[in-house]
Amino acid sequence: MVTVHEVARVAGVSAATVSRFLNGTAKVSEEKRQAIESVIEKLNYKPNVLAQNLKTGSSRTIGVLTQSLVSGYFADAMAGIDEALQGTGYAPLIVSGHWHADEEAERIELLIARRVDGLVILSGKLKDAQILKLSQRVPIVAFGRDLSSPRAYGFCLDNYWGACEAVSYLIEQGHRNIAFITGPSDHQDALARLAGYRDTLAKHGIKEQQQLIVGGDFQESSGLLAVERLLESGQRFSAIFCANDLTAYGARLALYRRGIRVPEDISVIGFDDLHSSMYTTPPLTTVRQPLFDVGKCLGRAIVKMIGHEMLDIEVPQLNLVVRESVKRVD
Amino acid sequence: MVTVHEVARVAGVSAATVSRFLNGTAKVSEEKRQAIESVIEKLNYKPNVLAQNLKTGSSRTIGVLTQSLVSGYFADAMAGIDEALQGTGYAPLIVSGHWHADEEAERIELLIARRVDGLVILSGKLKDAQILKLSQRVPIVAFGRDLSSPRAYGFCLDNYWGACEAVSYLIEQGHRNIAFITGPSDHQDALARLAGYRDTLAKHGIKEQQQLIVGGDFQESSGLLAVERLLESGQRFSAIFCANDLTAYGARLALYRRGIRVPEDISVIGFDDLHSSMYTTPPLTTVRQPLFDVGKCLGRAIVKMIGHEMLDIEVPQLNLVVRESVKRVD
DNA sequence: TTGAAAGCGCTACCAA
DNA sequence: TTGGTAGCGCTTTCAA
Repeated sequence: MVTVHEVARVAGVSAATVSRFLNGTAKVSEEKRQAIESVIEKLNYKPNVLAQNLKTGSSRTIGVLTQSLVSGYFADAMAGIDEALQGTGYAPLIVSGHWHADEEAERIELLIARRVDGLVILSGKLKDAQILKLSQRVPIVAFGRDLSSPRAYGFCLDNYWGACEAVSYLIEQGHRNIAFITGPSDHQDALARLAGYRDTLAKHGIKEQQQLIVGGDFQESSGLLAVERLLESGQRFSAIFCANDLTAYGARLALYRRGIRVPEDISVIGFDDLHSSMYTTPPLTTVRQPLFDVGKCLGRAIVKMIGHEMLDIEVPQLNLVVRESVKRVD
Repeated sequence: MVTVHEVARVAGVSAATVSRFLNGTAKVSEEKRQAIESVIEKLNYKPNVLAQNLKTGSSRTIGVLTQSLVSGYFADAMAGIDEALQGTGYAPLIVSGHWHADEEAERIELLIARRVDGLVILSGKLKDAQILKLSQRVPIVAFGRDLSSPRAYGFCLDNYWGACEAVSYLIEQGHRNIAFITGPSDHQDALARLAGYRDTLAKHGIKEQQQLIVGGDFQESSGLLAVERLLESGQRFSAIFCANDLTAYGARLALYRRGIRVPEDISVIGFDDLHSSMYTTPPLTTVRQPLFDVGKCLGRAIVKMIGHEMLDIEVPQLNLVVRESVKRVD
């Protein structure tokens, strides 16, 4: 492996000058610049990032803590982060916490041991206090929590609002008996969606029916189970609001198995707008979470925070995307 | 940040001894061991990985080149790699080439500049020759190509065989007019699946109908379009073999739009077995690609290759998973 | 078993 | 504008 010194020697300059040329730290005379350039070319010299790291104390790496490597939801956000980091000289180091506080903490230690310059945290179970504490060691940008200290910034999407939109839409379409399949009860977003469901019902003077709210865990299987229970309970309902799209997929399958048509017999609405929701049968009406934009936002923010620049975040907004899984009833 | 020297000073030993203790490089007396341990504990000392890297010339990082950060297909493989790397001291550095040879080459340079100890390449458009060349600089394990030099190992799944299975199954179920929606024509796997389709038809004495083979690109939209063309062509067919699951989703939606039932009117079979294929309506019969296992295999292989150990790879096998999108006809 | 010392390849300071 | 030099924090000889 060729080093600065070798380049310097061949080009007849000092290593310091080569370094200066490389980093644009100071002016280098035209003559030497050319000499250096051609030697770098000839020797195919590539600076050793590891040595740069050691010297500068920075790894030019951003740690990204996700909760799942296989979830389309998080994948979108990661793609956004990746895009935002492109061309900044920072590379993302991705680890997964699997929705488990201990594992998250452990992975973050691993990230810090690798001297990441910043951390992006995607949801998870860590307490805000823990994150604040961590932020003393490394600047943090988080999604799914409200934080705004100088070294820890975080934002949420307005899940409550999104749920209100979904339920209002159902009501506008004439639905009165609306079932809700919840997400995990220890999940902030899931709770907000439930609250939105309840409040919107109340706002429209619709009495909430306890039996129409059934537990789920954001996975397809729970949607399937929930609908089966709903159906067996004998409750009447014309629409189901699913806490997320995955749940809606499961719900839809349960309905299909019983020969119940969507949306003719029962309407279904989801939350998230995963890619595949455009191609379900029927295409799913759902509340879109602009995760890719969220990722871009996070990526940009962490770079700015590292550079001690002002964070001018524009938090992306949710919006209802109407497709074909909801029917108007009277 | 506390350093070895500080630990050494407080513990009353030399830095070298601390290092030896940390790495188990040599015997350290019980007495000093305890002293060092307690000081490390007290000072909360964490070795600076960057410095270790510089010294040892290794970054304890594995570069992973994927083609898409949002594809469920690649995500599974990445999760497998992640699992295999767990506890080995190696962390994956993931970059995406977006199915573009130039971008792949560029990202790989970035990975090498960061001194990754090994490279895992997931498909892509790079030529085998390029990969072989690259492998002089860094050991490589690749998926989707057959390579077996000491520093570059690669394997494929038997897509041809998988396609034969799918088509044989359709034929067993009584189908004779089987349409095929292809993948991109410059994609190795897509070609193998097409060949499997053709050969299996031939093997059963079924004449291939040119009009039943329609172009696609592995995306949902192409499946949708393809079915529309198929339908408009007026050709008779009772089953569609889609080059991958995404295509099948699109095809299924096109059928749905026309009020054509699956599988009662037309059977559909896919390839890949993405997670969501279990929850489509009806659940999709498809050829399973065990991508998670592939990822585990790759992760283990690259670590072994770096350690100059024997690679004892057991290449995972495809298999047909029968669900509900194919009906028996007579 | 231990310590001293010499770097790994780079950047940044200081002096010229 | 340039070169010499001193480290960054660690590991690894070499001697003791």
